[in-house]
Amino acid sequence: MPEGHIIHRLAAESSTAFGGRPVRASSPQGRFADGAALVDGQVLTGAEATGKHLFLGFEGGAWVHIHLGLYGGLTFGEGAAPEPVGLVRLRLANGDAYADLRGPNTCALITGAEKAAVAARLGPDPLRTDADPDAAWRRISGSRTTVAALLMDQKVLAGVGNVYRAEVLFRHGINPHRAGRDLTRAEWDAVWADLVALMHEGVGAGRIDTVRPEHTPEAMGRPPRVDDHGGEVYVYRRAAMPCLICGTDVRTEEHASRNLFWCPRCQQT
DNA sequence: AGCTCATGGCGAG
DNA sequence: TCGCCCTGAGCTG
Repeated sequence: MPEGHIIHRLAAESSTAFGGRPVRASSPQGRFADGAALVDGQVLTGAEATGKHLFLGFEGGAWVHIHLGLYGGLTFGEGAAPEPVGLVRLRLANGDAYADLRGPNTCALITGAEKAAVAARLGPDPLRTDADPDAAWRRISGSRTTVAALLMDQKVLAGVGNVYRAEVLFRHGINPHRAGRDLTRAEWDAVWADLVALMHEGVGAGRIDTVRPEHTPEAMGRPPRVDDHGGEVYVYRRAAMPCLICGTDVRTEEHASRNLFWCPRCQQT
């Protein structure tokens, strides 16, 4: 259940656990048996994230391209690897640590050129220092598509998912149904800067927290609450619950087959 | 045991 | 826009 912050975290964890040493690769489930066999025993030279794509590099020049999709997961453990639980597409292990990949959208062996092609069709990633926010602005300004859809489009912006979309629009008082062409340059600059900050915090915390200190239930004199997805947020999955700032019921609707959340009062325009 | 849902993305039409 | 792919958790009965 990952947005870009989790993928960047997994890249760092992969480097720490396996980088610079030979690693055993296997596919307990069997669906990646051929690919695992090709890199089995090779040195893992590095791990990289671009948007929601994870790339594991091996000494022979091959890359394992991983995309977790909606419910994939990559989990780490210490010591010798136990019997696999559930459907493990790929297991990495070196005796000191192991990692299990389950339910990915993509797990494939690719070349360096193919890796570059994947990155080339993505928009700028707020978590990468080489990101160019102007590239996103060129696709947003003048577009008749809604801001909600544009922020989720990985060709426009890489790594932002349904939670960051809902939260960043709330934090800037932007109605998700506005067209991209109605966004001002100043609004976009502020949204981008906020995504950079929020997503970096997300990498550190391993969860998405977007509520400013002055709006926490404690600060607002309201009863404490727990969001059921592991982070403190304003509107994501808070349909029909009171907005943390104005008390109006948070609204939800299906938008391009994803759940959209917003406050109709705080995000009027 | 059998739903339903999820922080994604692709290709067909 | 729709259907489909991937898996597990959290219900319901």
